Amino acid sequence: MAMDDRKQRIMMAIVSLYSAEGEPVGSNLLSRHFDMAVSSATLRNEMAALTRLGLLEQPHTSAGRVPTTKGYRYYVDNLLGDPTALPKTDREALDELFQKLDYDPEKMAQGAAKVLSDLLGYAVLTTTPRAKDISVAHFEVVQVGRHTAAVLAVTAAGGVLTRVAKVDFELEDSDTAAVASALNKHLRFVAEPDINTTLVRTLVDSLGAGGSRYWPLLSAALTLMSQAGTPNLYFEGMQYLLHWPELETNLRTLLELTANPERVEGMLHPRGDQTSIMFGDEFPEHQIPGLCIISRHYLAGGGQSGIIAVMGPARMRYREVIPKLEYFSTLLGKGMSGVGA
Amino acid sequence: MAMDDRKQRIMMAIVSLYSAEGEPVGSNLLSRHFDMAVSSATLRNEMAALTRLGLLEQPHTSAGRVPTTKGYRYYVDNLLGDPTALPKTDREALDELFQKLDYDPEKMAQGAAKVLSDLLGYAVLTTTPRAKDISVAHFEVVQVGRHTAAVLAVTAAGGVLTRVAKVDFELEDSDTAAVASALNKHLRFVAEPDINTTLVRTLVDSLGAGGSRYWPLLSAALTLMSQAGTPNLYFEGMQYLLHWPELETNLRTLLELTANPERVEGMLHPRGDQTSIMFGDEFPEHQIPGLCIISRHYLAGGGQSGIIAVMGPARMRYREVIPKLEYFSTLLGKGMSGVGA
DNA sequence: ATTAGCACTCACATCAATAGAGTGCTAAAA
DNA sequence: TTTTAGCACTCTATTGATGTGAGTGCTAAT
Repeated sequence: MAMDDRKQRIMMAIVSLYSAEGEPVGSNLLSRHFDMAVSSATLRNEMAALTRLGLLEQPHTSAGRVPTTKGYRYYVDNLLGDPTALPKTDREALDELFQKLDYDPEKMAQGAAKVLSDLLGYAVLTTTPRAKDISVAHFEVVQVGRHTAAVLAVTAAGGVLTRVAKVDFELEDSDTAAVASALNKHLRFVAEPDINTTLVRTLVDSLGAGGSRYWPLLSAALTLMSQAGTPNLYFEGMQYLLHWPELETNLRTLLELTANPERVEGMLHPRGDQTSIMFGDEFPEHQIPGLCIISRHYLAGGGQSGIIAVMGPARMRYREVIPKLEYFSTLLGKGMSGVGA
Repeated sequence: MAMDDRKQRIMMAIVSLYSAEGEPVGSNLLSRHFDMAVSSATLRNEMAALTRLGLLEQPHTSAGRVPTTKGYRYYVDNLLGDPTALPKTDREALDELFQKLDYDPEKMAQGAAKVLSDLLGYAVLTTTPRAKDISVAHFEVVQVGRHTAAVLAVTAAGGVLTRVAKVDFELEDSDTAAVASALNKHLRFVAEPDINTTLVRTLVDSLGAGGSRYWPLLSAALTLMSQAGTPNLYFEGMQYLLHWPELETNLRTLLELTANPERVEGMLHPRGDQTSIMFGDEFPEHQIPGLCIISRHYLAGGGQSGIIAVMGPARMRYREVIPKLEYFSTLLGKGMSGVGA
């Protein structure tokens, strides 16, 4: 039994109606609200066939049909078609929202998540662009207090990470200068996995006899390097997930995910330049039925890339969300490349 | 009708039982679970009196009693007594948790919120210490890309704020040095309200004829100054608020509060060195019945102070939360003073 | 291949009856 | 005067019976 043209049209109609109403779609509603040129009895037969195919299911015997995850999967893979180009007015609106964001990659990523989530009415997740191999392009050491100094790392993407450390003696300008120069000499453009005890020893030794006094500052620099290789994750607009009753049951799981953003990141695997659509029960762990995550990479120049993702119910406004997400991801990419250029 | 000793004991027992069980307390349960040396009939009379006083209420006629907000208010103001000193083991546990936090004030504040919320099982909110009058102690300008530079502001509390800005020409070392020195000359220790057009003009002019070329960097510095005067707010452990059914109704409001943290800050007015306890329907706006917010200032040296607050149900484990909150706030204060010292 | 018709299933709302928890009041006891 | 036993009363929550309606699958006619 194949998916002939009519079955496809019916499938689309059911997804669309269920998205709009949020209630199981029966054969009558379907034939009324949607001119199928066939009777409700025929629709019933077709719907029974789609149920046998595993694309639809019934909450209970006397209820209408609801798309299964497999049904949504079929819908987004085969029926959704290519995303339409965004109309000029929408592009301009997004451009304007984007203009207001900060230049700094961290703040830009967070601001983008907030802005996009408010625009779409779904939760949005972003990560800052990182590359595992090249991380810190430049170090700087700035005295903050008598015994404390901030170590700054400028990432290849143009972001600035800071960490404050405290030493046991009174700092002078020559100290910070020495540390900064040592850091830039030995750790600039060093990939994180290449850090080993030999390198660290060389670093400490290069500061002369009293080199170990500076250890807190050096250690801060090493921490920053690992931070520079680990993307930060921002999650905004969670309150929008409350709108949908089908997510309410798993709200707790969702909130706990927010608290451990690393886990969320592990669940997202968009490939290359593609927009990936995943459903909540397609994940090996943390199955959250009814959830849909649309994610993609944005390219931030210098081979670095970050993730931007929309989280909402499976019955999402795909036709609106996907083009906007894609356009926004190009904006983000451009914005961040511009900073590092 | 005054609050004699027995009424007070009954009030305490009811708050305690209701906290533990989460269900209205009846006269039988009360006399059984709590040796009152009086019969349930006497308790009924007393409970009726407490109801007339507005300290208790009944969800419905045939239910037990539940403390009203006024009742909780009376409890925390008159019956809770001074917080007991924290046992040594608890202090050490908190010390250890605190040790692991970052030195940077922003990260310390956020980490403290997370750690404390996981410890207590309630949501925790922190702000970074700020003072309106003195804000930025030192500026630094670091080149990030060919056309971009990061402006750093070291706050009086020892925090580091950064902002990246882009100019129209290729930057050289002399540029960043000139801008940094101008910023430090004119904006160091300037209070935010004292910034006016005259000051800004002086700043631009001090950079010579082409001073306006640097405007994006100067503007970034001004933005940082306002940022340095505005505390950042961190809100962690929201998932814990789901445990309590009485908050579930207002979950939406709560989540929206998180999205606009400024509002939350407006709701907190702890005075001086006191621990303030406020209930959800004591706020003029955003009434959230059943909510309790325990907040206090922590003093971070240099006259700067931040807020740390615990949010949970009105039936909170006050005797545990308050000492831990207070101890943690002294830790935070010390930790942040140490940085700036 | 399609469709009208129909018996069937099942969730949901309504209603009545019941049990149980807790109260307030009265009158007796301390 | 204060406390307490006793009791009628109120109201919620639960249970079970009943009816309604939406939606289905199947059969037979088109």
